[in-house]
Amino acid sequence: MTQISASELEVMDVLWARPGLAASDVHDALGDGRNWNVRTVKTFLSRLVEKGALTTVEDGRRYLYFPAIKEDEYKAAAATQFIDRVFSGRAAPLVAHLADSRGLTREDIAELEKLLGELKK
Amino acid sequence: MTQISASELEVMDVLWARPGLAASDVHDALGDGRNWNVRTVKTFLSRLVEKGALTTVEDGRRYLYFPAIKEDEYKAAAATQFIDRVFSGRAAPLVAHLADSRGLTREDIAELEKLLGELKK
DNA sequence: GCAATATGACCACGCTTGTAGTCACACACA
DNA sequence: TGTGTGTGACTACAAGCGTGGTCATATTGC
Repeated sequence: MTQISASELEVMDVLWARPGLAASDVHDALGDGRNWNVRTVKTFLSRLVEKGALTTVEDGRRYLYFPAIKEDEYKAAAATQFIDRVFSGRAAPLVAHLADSRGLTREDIAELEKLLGELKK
Repeated sequence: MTQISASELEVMDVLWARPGLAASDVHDALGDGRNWNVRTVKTFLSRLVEKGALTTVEDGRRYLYFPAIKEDEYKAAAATQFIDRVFSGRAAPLVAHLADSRGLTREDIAELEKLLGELKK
């Protein structure tokens, strides 16, 4: 599976949240902040279809786009890959770094503790 | 600061571990697995210098390469950026995903618990 | 019915990345 | 003293990415 770029991932996020949108809807949903031209969004959509990350269903003379890969699976794989690349596969140092750089809020810490509690079982 | 690519990061890792190597030493250190031509390694070194990630010290008619950015700082920033990109800035889901995909060993879990204990103070 | 508009298909273009090749020169060994 | 070898500087080149233009056509609003 070819890589999904950062921009393409933003498009995937929209469609994971609301599958079955048409190109212009995706464009609208991205709206604020991302000032992409509709055509730019369409390019991303086409490339994602080529890459097998989206499938299309014809709807008159336009397409509706649906994720072809599961969000959870993709993100789990991305996380593993990132950790392999940057932290030699060790997850703990990553969390330590996040803590350092204020990436972790008090709620995050609580959530992580709960998670770890469950994992131990 | 321009992005450091995955390949370039491998070169940085070598020099973070042993600063002050010459190009051919870096090539040797990468050795196994990475079957890069020396010239390829030199390209990465030059690009990293351009990008401000390495500095050089002349040593006769060759250069010795030194990291110009700190490993910890770079990796913390990379982690934050990755989480922003993929997990909308929330760290806890990342750890959950790692757990799912067996990215966490029993030792990782223990280490993380210790870490969280310290963080709470 | 015709003009503005939306849509997908295809094209463009500069930048980055992975992967080296070429060149000119300095040193080392025979 | 001549030849191979290592070095940095510069060059190459295809694929991927960000960004959007063009074109032909279908649709919709007047």
